[in-house]
Amino acid sequence: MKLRHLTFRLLEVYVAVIRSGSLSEAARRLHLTQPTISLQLKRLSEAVGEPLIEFRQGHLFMTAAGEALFSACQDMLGRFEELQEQLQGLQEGRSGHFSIALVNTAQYILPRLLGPFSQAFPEVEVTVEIGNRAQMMERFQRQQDDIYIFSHPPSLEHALAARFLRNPLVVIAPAQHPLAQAKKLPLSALQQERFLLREPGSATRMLFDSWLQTHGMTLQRSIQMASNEAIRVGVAAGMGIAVISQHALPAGNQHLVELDLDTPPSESYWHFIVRREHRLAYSARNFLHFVDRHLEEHLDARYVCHDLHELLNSV
Amino acid sequence: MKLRHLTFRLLEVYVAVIRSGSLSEAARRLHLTQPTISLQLKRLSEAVGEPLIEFRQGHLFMTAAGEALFSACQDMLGRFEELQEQLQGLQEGRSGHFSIALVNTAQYILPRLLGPFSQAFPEVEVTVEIGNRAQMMERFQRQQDDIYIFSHPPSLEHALAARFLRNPLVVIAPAQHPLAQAKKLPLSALQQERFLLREPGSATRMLFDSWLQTHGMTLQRSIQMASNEAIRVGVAAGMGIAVISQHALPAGNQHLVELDLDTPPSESYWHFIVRREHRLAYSARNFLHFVDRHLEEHLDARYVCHDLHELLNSV
DNA sequence: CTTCTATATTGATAATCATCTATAAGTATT
DNA sequence: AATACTTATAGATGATTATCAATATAGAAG
Repeated sequence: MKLRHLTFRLLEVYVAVIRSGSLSEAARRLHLTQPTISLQLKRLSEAVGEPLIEFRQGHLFMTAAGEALFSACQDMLGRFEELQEQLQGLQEGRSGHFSIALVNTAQYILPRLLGPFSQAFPEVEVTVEIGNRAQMMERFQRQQDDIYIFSHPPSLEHALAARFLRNPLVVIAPAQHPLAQAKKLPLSALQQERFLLREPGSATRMLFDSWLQTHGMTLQRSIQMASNEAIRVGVAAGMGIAVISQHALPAGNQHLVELDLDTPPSESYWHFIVRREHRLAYSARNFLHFVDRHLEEHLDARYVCHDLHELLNSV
Repeated sequence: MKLRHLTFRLLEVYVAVIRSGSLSEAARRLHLTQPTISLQLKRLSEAVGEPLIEFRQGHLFMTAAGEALFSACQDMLGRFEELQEQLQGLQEGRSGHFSIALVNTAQYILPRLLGPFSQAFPEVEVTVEIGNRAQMMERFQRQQDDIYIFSHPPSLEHALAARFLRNPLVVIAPAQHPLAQAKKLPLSALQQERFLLREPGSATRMLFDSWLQTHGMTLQRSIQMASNEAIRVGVAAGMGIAVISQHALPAGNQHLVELDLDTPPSESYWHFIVRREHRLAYSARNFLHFVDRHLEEHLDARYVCHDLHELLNSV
């Protein structure tokens, strides 16, 4: 038995013949002529090296070899269909895997999108990479992930970016802070405060620095901390005040207050970023589509932006 | 994904590539050139409609689609090998099915051959048809079975016959019969006995009748019974005497004696018979081979004939 | 015995394929 | 940069295939 030239088509023909119990009927079903079926069958039989069917009393019967083949055909074609199903799932993004890399602060947002997505598409596996901006930039350079989330997108030469959420910054202070209840504070009022800062290079820090600069201020005292958590806890404990993303601020924290400034820190936007040349995994694409459809549903509608459409069209 | 022209060969190539992790290496293993592999892979990828592999850091990786395909390939090729194994089993007669039809008396012999055969080839299914000569002749005419066992083979025009065992006939009487101990009895001494006979048409009856005829005898009294069992029991119970195949006579029956005649009934032979045109099932052929090899082992060596060889050569 | 229907065969054609050699182009290791 | 791998592409060839229309043949039904 030489498998070499056995084609799935041939097996399909055979199965059709057996199922319909007649060559002509099979021909009709497959939209072929009867001689074609006859020939195919002959070829198949030659490949197997045994007669497969025989006619007795005008009816078609399988030989033992024919039955073995038929059973094998069903199994193999069944597995083949399963494969097709699987591939289709991949192409429609219903299954598969993608990875998404985000800077620390974004981890307060992404789960609200990823959670519902995973429920809707349980077959999709997602790897989430989290780190500071420098680390994520490195991953971006190396093209290690399908999707990135930055608030300040890197050079758009090799990437496409789409805003999806405003990223308002707020100044937080401990609840007992003397200025806690003040209104329309001038920035200068904070000159003497001790600031808890994210590391240089982080988006929040970059925004903060430029905010200071536009107001011609320099800090007297500051402490650098690598995580929003640490800063939040630090502020609550009275170590100082800080500027952080509003999203990193859980609602109803009794130990913290937002200071009301006359010129609040300028805000930025969260972006989805994909590499231009890296063909987006179907599942990743599907995720972005999902996000585009359900942004308002899962995130604060006041801050939502709808730029994803364009990105999805050009990928 | 168009399955039409997907050939098993192509899947084999793909599996070889993945297993070896390199096109060139796969080419070497399959005794092909590298460009061939490259092209095949391209074709396969086109058929699937997705890239299957990609190279990163000089190493080959599968895409998600590639992995799905690979897994499917393994399954399908595995099933294919199983089929090949099955077909080979059929061709060697190690598996499959055949039917053997025999007249009643042969059922005392066949199990001794069929038992060991079934042990040696547990995968072979055998259907045993048993009936009187008329019934078996009808089956023979209709070509319903692979092998027949007759003591008088039917017309050899459409069949081949091979003797494999002598079929000696004996005259049995109840143990208390007045002639039980007599030596060299003339046939005429039995003239007045009541004979228990098999039905006309049965081989035993035919032999018996011709035996009588050659001695110019006619029976005074007889009773017809359709089975050897019934006759044996009948004789033991004193209903009369009978001529039966020695094989139908269990050794050491206290209630029966064999009469010692000066001219014993002529004996016949058991034959295997196969139809000339009907291609013998591999398993049936294998059975005959088995029998040919193990005749002495399982049957009384004194009665064995070795004609099977010729039959097997000409089928 | 004829008629129908089903299968087998023949002959032809265009497409596809497997496979080769030769060559280009891309990487990784000196 | 050079070398020694790799993979990719091009062009050629002979084999194989799928497919058809037309026709022959066999088996069943009337």
